[in-house]
Amino acid sequence: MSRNTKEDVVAAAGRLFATRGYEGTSMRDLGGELGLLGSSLYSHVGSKQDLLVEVVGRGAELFQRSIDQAGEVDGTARDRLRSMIAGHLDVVLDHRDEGRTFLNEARSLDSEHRSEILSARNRYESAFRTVLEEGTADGSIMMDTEPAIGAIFLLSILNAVERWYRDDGKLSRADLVDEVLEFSGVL
Amino acid sequence: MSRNTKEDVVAAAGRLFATRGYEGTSMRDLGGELGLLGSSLYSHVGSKQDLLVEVVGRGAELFQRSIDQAGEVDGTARDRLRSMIAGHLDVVLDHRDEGRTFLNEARSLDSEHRSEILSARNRYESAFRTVLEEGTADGSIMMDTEPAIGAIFLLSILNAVERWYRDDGKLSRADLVDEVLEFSGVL
DNA sequence: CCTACCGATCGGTAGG
DNA sequence: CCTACCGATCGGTAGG
Repeated sequence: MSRNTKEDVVAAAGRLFATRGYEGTSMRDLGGELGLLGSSLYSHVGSKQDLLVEVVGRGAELFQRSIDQAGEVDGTARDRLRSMIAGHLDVVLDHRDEGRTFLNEARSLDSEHRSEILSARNRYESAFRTVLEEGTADGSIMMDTEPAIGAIFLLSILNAVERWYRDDGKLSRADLVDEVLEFSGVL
Repeated sequence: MSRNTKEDVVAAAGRLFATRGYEGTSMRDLGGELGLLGSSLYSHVGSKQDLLVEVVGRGAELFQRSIDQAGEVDGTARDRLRSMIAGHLDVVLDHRDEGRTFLNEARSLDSEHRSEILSARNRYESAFRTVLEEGTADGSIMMDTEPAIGAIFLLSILNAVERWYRDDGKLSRADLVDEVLEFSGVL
């Protein structure tokens, strides 16, 4: 049993924030998770709010990186959309704690960070909207729904995946991507 | 300024639970919302948890009633699906507080009520799955996604509607129902 | 519905 | 990372 690092603290915070919520997690809970007292956490972090900022920020960064990578995919808009969907699923399934905290606990952020996160979410959504527009233009995507609504519907599906999908089930992630594309009329 | 009724208390609780979360709402907050002290609430309600049970229970009842009504619609499975979607949107948009609390705050329920609510949600989802199966059988619904996944995708979209849809926008509710049906390949 | 509380718990600090 | 705290706030009760 060596000492905990700040990494350990942030990871445990993500776990608790994701499962019990920010308000439902006390610093003593978090300390208990790491085998130390609540007050000992303050040698790693300035405040509980700082921890939330850190966890949500990591979520934001993961989504951002995912979409940046998808943007570099060459091919049709449909290829990029597929890559965006696969990337989103990977973030949400491989980084459940940060993803869930990013998606669900933003309301507990101070107003400054909260509006940053809302902007990040808007930019992310607009990237989906844009790729749907491009797909309509280059003929690679035939969606009967307009891009603004289609982007919202897609993200609604993708954000909820974490709640029901299990990697050890019958459906592989690659198949899940296809199911999403097929459902939304792209495939 | 007459006295508050229990109705007022439950309604205000729904408002606060939906916006700040159960853990983020104190009995003093709730009292303040009604112009009285936190301790005064205990003449209307036994505990804070009772209030959550009440609000979530109302959400459950609204969804249940909606799906029961849709089940009585005669016509094809597609007609019933349309009615289920429209009903869901009405619940989620006309009773935002109860709907959001039902969907988001179940984790704060004691385990007994929580498992009741999870069962109710499963039954609700299976009603969607069933209508998709019937629609495939009677030929009124052509969905390329299998019913189990289609039901999840549909509900993911419908549950998220409350987060972005405004009644005073360009899109009417009836059009929204069509958009959902079209997106999912039913129309 | 208020007054006047209760013990428990909260986020956080000082000092080591 | 612990000891030993701090003031504030929590859900809730007794009695009117």
